Amino acid sequence: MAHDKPISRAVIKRLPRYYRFLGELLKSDIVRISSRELSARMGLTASQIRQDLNCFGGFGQQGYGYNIQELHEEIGHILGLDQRMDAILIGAGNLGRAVANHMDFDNRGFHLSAIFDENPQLIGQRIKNIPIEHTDKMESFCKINHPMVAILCIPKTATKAISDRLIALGVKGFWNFSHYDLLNQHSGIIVENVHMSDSLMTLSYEIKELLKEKS
Amino acid sequence: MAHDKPISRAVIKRLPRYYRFLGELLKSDIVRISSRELSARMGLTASQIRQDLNCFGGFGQQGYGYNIQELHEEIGHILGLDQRMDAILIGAGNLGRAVANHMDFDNRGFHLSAIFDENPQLIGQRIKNIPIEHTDKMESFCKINHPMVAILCIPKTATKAISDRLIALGVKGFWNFSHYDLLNQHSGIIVENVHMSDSLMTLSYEIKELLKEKS
DNA sequence: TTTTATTGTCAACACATTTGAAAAACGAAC
DNA sequence: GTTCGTTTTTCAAATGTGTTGACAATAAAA
Repeated sequence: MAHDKPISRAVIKRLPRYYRFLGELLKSDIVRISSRELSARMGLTASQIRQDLNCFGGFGQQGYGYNIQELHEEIGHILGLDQRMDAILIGAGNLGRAVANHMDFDNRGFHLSAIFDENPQLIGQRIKNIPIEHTDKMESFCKINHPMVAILCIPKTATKAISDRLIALGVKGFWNFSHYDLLNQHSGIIVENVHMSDSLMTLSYEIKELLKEKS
Repeated sequence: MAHDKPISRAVIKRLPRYYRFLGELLKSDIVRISSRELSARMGLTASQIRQDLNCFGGFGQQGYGYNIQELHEEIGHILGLDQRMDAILIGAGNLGRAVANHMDFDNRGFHLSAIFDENPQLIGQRIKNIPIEHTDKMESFCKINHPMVAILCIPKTATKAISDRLIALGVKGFWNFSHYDLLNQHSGIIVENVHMSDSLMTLSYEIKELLKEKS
């Protein structure tokens, strides 16, 4: 059932979206769904769905389709959402607070266990009942708790130094919202750069093109 | 100089990153850069950079490289960052406030001109000196100001209804942070879904894989 | 004028997506 | 209970797209 072929990055990037749609379907009373039906709802081709899901072994049944609950659980498992890795947040400004409050870490495979900031005024405040500590405390915290992931909501000038400290402390993954490009050049370190700005610029380009077409 | 070949989406997605790196280089005293040098800094191949930039015409010079300032400006222009399209924000909760405060709209081709929310307690408060108005006022505002883009930081249950209203009012682009998948099925409408959750799940998968390799 | 550096471009390659044919499972009819 | 047609997956092959490597052309430097 579990194939050993390396799964392409393109497929992995689509899995969360499948997971989301299947989660919605779970709330309805529909039990099964065909690739064709799902493709119509998601706006992609049925063959792509079939091929994607097949990378992980056949969850579907001919003449029946896919069982929604089973498929949802299986994708969740593939993504590792059923694990519970400790994550820490660095930077409790506007963005950090929004991320901490807005994201459902516990249903995404993570548990937010500490928050750090450099601003003395913020120390002691609580977000989601987690106290904000000074970044000086990062070392002592990590040596005891060994968080796997750090969420970086800090200015780009601070990013390099902070990430180096955290790598030395055994942090393996970064969810990076800062405008600094963390390259995953260190082997054994995973970086997911978010870069909302880039997404906004892409939108700018596309709207410009749209208006150009019309004229 | 301006080729008419359709530019692939993959190239467009890379442009903001080039723009960012070139912006950093501008601050140094370096005037020119070769594709090889830039590729080393950005962690990709030199030939990809040359091919990407060539889509828009030859900005480089053999034996010299690329002039950083010229290239930076040119990419900014291609992305449309020198335009100033009106954008409105819907939803002034945690996330909406963070987006409004954190993003540098004016250097990304947009101008944030109004903020709407349904929560009566927020009405009248100001973010970046823009007053929060009730969503009831969207219609009258749009009929006068014709904003081109809407930024959606609202619950997924509200997304469909709000976006339909805005499309009817002439909004052409959506920067969608809600967990609802806006498909750009309406022709003439551009949607950029952000989905931070998806990015977090991808990170979860990759860390899981990393840990698996080691064992 | 020669040498060196570096682009622009094209062809080969790798990767991703789509198509098509075959096999499997379901459900209805007998 | 068996058969048959339909649905739908699975697997393999073909197409399409994106990336990389090689090299001729060209500009700068010496």
